[in-house]
Amino acid sequence: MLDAAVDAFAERGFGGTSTRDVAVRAGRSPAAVYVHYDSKEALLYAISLEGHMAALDCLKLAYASSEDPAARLHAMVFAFSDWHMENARLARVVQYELHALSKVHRADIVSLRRRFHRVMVGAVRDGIRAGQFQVDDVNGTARALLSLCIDLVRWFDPARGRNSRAIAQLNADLALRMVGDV
Amino acid sequence: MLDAAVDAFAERGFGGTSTRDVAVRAGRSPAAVYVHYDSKEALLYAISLEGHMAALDCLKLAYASSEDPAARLHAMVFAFSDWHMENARLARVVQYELHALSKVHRADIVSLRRRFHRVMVGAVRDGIRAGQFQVDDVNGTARALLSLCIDLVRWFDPARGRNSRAIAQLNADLALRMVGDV
DNA sequence: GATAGAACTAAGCGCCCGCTTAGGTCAACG
DNA sequence: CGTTGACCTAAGCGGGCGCTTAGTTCTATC
Repeated sequence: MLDAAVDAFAERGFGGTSTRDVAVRAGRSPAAVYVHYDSKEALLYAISLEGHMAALDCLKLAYASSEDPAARLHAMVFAFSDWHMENARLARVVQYELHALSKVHRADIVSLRRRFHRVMVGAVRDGIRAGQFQVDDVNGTARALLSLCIDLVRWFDPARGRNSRAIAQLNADLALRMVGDV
Repeated sequence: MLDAAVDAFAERGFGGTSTRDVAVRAGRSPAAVYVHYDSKEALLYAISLEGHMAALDCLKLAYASSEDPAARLHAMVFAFSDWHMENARLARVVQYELHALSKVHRADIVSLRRRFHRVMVGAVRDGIRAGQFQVDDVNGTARALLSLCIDLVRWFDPARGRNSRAIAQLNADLALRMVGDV
């Protein structure tokens, strides 16, 4: 059911998807959606929450993968880029359908999203402290690094068979340049 | 009418907007939409076409603003970033609602979008030829430079009063680092 | 003042929307 | 074997959807 909804929301957007679409994709009757979720919006929230947790785990894992600031940042941008391509449909829902959540649910998710930023800011500061990075605007640079990864969901299509490893590698290399790695 | 539709589509997405929403925002009756446009999708196409032309003009103008490759790239990323913030609602429709267009209309727009990429690739090649930039993957780097600007529409909110000049300036500075400007 | 044409609306058609209700099916358990 | 409870569906309610039609209002031109 969740999988079916992810596919539908990613393809047509939340507003453009009917609960009947989701049910058909899941091979169930229209009413089956409401056995598991109180509303269409609750279904989106469940997807968004799961997706954000998975993406955050991915980023934190990469942060912990190395002690060297440059290797660490490289790993983070590589992993986060890769995640957005390997989970393209889920990632698209996560990144594009925030506005469709209720106020309460959106506030929950937004507070989760601040953690992405904080982790990335931490990685940049590590490099500055070690004298390896040269960055004036830490917050802005962290935002730009995340942008580089997140924007992949706008155009990357797994079906087109592009080399996702090469793209993630390029993004990671560019990231090191962006922080003035020496 | 176009303005009203831009606002509505940017706020709720194409699928989540009804033609009645648009009409109310324009201060007209629901039928008035169909006096000017054949269908809801035709309305989106008109917006998308106008938006893409404006954005492309902005990028080309910046390209022509200087002969020096570094100054040129800096101007392009600054202008393109600035455009996405100054025209945040239009830009959001331009970047996020491609999938809602009919096949024929989408093909039109996609061919327009390839020009963005070509202009950016040209700017990067200029710098390589002049010995100022050090870039391995020209296409990938051009894509990343555009990503940096385009992803602004995902989170930038004019109402929040952030300093759009400073953000555009940062993006432009980061762009020069990304191409290994020496 | 008469006329043409563009801009607009009131009303509504047929369809699909989110969601509810009442009831059916079936494995697990005493 | 009877009961429970989780899972599911057929049917449908009230309402909003994209879009059409028939007719009105306004403005420019002679």
